Amino acid sequence: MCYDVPMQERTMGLRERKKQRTRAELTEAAILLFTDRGFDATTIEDIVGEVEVSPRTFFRYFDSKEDVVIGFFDDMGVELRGMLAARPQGEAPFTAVRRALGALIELFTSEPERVLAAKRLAYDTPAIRARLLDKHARWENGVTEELAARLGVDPERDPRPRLIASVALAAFSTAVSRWVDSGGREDLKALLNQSLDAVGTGLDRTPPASVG
Amino acid sequence: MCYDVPMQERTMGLRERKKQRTRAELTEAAILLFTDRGFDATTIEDIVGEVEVSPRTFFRYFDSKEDVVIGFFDDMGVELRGMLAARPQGEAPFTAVRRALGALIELFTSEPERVLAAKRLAYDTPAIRARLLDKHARWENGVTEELAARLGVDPERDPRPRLIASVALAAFSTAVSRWVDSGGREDLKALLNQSLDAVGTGLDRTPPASVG
DNA sequence: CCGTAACATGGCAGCGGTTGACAAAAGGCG
DNA sequence: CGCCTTTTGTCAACCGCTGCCATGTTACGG
Repeated sequence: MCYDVPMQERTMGLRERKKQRTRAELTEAAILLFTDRGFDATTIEDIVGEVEVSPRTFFRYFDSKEDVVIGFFDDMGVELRGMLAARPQGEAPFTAVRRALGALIELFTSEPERVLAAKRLAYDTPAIRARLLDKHARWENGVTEELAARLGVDPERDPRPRLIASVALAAFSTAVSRWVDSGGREDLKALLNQSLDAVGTGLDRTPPASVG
Repeated sequence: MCYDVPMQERTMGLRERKKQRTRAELTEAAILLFTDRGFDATTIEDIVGEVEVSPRTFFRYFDSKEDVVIGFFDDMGVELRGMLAARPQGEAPFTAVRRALGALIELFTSEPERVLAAKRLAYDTPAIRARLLDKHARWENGVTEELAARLGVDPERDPRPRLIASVALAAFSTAVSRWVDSGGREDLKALLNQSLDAVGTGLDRTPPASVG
């Protein structure tokens, strides 16, 4: 985690500004090196060499080498859950999740470069992929709990919350995959709607999707 | 990986037998220690100490510390894909996957202790959980490709194969989670059917599942 | 302006996982 | 028994990561 909330106060002291700068420089250098010569082939020394900072300092900013890449996705889980909690009570659960996913879409598309770089790294780096999947699983747990609360059931005994959560996120995942494959050119929101529609109406009844 | 297919020939020489024995002893010792004192608190030296083997040898049998736990799940991916390929062409895709998942069920329930131990370790060990999720993702890719072939479409352009795969596996996952939570006592096949039914017919229409 | 407290950094030493290289032992076989 | 192949042990090294302590830098009250 390395909780370093930027403290959006004005008059943010020199100290704070310096820290943010270092962190930004480290991330940039790291991602550059990673995408250039590969994650595994890049050592911590390589990274800190670019920023002229000690290796020890690197680990004061990031819990691990992977964190540089995936730290970006940290807040999204709470964001998603928050959005879900904000949906009106009467809404059908799957629909509520669908609406909540809109928030994630916005976060993804607000910094496409960042997301695309991370996903691309995930593609051929097991360590990154694993971390991302784990994050994804956490989101699912959050959504599951929220849905359980909303339905007033125990998520350990009633399968529906987890089921809805995992299916909705699977649809999300699928949409994002396709978005990444398109290099970020296609409309993520449209892709997501397409996936969710297919899932929401029963899979063997999925109409031939118009894709081409 | 560390492909060590046991070579089911009879007259398997002493050499081969010894290897299998060492491997078995290592896995047993490792899992015991892991579940006892925790994965991170267990060092490679601890493990090899029990079996009286050098640390170097450990890494000749397993690619990593995690592999001792998850190596067991290695073949399941190909198994699943094979089962799917064997389904008749006319079958609706989601239904075909459902049938194929039966094979996994059998593997899971054939050695429940092993699976339960692995899942329990995954629960509180990020490293293991990550590896398992990655394996799961690979299964999904396999199913996706197979479905795409079966539908005669390009999985990069048509979302349906991936969607069906991820949703079906999400249902599988949910069922397994519940099975693990029950300590392996509930009927995994029934749980799976329940999940798949709910998913196959559209989620907001899911009837209040009878659980209690 | 200064002194001090609070905090950020650097350096170091160390642990543990992982790998390569080479030499020693042990099984397979004539 | 000897030779060949495979497996094992030893050793050295790299790298990610952490704790500890010293040093430097910023914040702040007098």
